[in-house]
Amino acid sequence: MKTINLTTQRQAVYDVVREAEDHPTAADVMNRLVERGHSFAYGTVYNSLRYLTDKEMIRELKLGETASRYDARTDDHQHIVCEVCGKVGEVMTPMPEEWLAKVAEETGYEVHEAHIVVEGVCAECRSKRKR
Amino acid sequence: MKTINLTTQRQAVYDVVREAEDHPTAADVMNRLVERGHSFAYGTVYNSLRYLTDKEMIRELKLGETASRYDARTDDHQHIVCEVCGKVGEVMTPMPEEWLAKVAEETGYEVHEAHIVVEGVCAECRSKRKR
DNA sequence: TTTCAATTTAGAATAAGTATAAATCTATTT
DNA sequence: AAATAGATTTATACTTATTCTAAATTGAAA
Ligand SMILES: [Mn+2]
Ligand SMILES: [Mn+2]
Ligand SMILES: [Zn+2]
Ligand SMILES: [Zn+2]
Repeated sequence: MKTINLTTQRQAVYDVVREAEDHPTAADVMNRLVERGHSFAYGTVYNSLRYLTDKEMIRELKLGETASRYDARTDDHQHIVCEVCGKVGEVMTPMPEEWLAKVAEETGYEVHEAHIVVEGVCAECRSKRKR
Repeated sequence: MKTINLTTQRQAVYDVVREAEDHPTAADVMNRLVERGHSFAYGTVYNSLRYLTDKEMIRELKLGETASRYDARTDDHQHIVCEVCGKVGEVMTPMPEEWLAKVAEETGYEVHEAHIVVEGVCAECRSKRKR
């Protein structure tokens, strides 16, 4: 079944994620909904995020922080997190297919996908650190 | 200060992690301690795991599940998780340096390290699936 | 309209982990 | 040996993120 039922609340949640520049958490989404004059139940926001994730309209990101983040970009890409300020950037450079092939060979697993979280220091934090 | 103070409880926690074959969670560690006749406070197990991690005697793994796992292998490697049975395998094939360099160039971040979680289906689950 | 399934709501429940303050252990000084 | 002081452990309370539950609401179809 690929029919998608976008209720008012699901559409509003989707809009927030789609218009975000920063991979918001569920709590971020909640706050932005309130800013836009909505007041949905907490559970509804979680349900909507899950629904949209299931329908592959958004992606859920586990970046090793306590809370999941959400991303309206569903094309294949990875993420990089600043160890200083926590900013999350996009990594579009594709993972070499050959690495995945080697991993499949090494482990005997049938490999489906890789989630990569790169850690480092962003340009701003680096220049602040300099002085 | 690199002095390491291994109390009874820290040593016992370390032993459990070192002798485990399966990247145990804190709860797993707790259970195995009880099996070995120990009965430490829950907080002590968490404190010990954190202490050992800080001293780099073990590593904490965030594999996108709800609970962290712990690994006595501290050499550079990655992990692969079976989507069916949840088994966690080691990935020793190193990520090409050149990929990390490209990511640094693309993002402007100073890249420190990459945490990779590969998802797929392990050999056993694949053969079970066949019939 | 009536009906029925899907959805939303408010709030309780759960899971993992952290914080706190008192008790205990351990090493050092007297 | 006794006293002191710092580190550690313990029991328990707390926090945070998320899921569950049961009742109320919505909205499409009959
Ligand atoms: Mn992204
Ligand atoms: Mn490992
Ligand atoms: Zn930064
Ligand atoms: Zn498996």
